[in-house]
Amino acid sequence: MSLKQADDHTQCRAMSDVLNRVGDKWSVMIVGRLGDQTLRFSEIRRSIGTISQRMLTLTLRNLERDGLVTRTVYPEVPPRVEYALTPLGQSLRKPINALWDWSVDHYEDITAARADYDADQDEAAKPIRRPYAGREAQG
Amino acid sequence: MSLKQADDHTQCRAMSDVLNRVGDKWSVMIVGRLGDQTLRFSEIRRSIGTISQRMLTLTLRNLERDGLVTRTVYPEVPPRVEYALTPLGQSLRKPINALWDWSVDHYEDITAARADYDADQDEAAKPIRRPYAGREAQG
DNA sequence: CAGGATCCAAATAGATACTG
DNA sequence: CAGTATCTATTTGGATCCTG
Repeated sequence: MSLKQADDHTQCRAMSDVLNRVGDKWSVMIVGRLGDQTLRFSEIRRSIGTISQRMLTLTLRNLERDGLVTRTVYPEVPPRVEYALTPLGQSLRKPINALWDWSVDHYEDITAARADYDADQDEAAKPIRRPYAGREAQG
Repeated sequence: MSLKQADDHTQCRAMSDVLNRVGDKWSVMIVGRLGDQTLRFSEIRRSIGTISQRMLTLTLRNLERDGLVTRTVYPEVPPRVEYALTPLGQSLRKPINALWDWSVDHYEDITAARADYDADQDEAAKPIRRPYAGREAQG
């Protein structure tokens, strides 16, 4: 049976499961970097710049486990390992790009909203400052 | 200047910032539950079922800060607080739904890939089992 | 009812050192 | 080069108790 006819609860499981992958810190970036090319471990690492080698390994393993990337080991010295998106990984690029576009289109709205919110918070957090300045000067 | 002409690095900041919100455990679920309705705190909580009141509060605060939901307090006893999506929050539903659809469409592929991967791992982790059974019986 | 405050457990991320 | 192993710091999530 297809999930499309499944109940809401089951669909939610699917969604949150996918979000666990897509929503982690590096997966989307790696999928974006791979695009339709094949890249080596160190190429991915350099193209991202700030990812630790441990996190890159973990993230690639998870993507591989979920069937989104292939990992090809060439038995050479020094070793060479190449990563590429599977067709399934490719198909994820479209909804990810939709989210990417939304981010770019609305990011300024978000930062503006945050600035407003934080300004209000700061205002509310201020010590009460009444227009009265005689008491302690006299005491 | 629009972010659309910004460099890749700046766009990445926007994207990962958005993913930090969208990718957390509850935000997408809340946005989905709100849809185009207005809901009270306890209604959201019940409709999700398993979220703790602390996480619901925190998530709603973050969504409010980012300008995605409005929070309306009615000065009554007992208190009533209503939440609804802003236009910005509404606009997020579309890319989120795209991702939702992808999840539903490909979730079985993912679970199958995981099963394969895990089976291979188990296989590799097994103690070596050669088709040879004479040595220790004779020694 | 809505949510603030606290404490605790678990997941996640980074730095570092080592290896085939 | 492409990892693995280990240790630690930070983040996150949940349980519980308390309040206007």
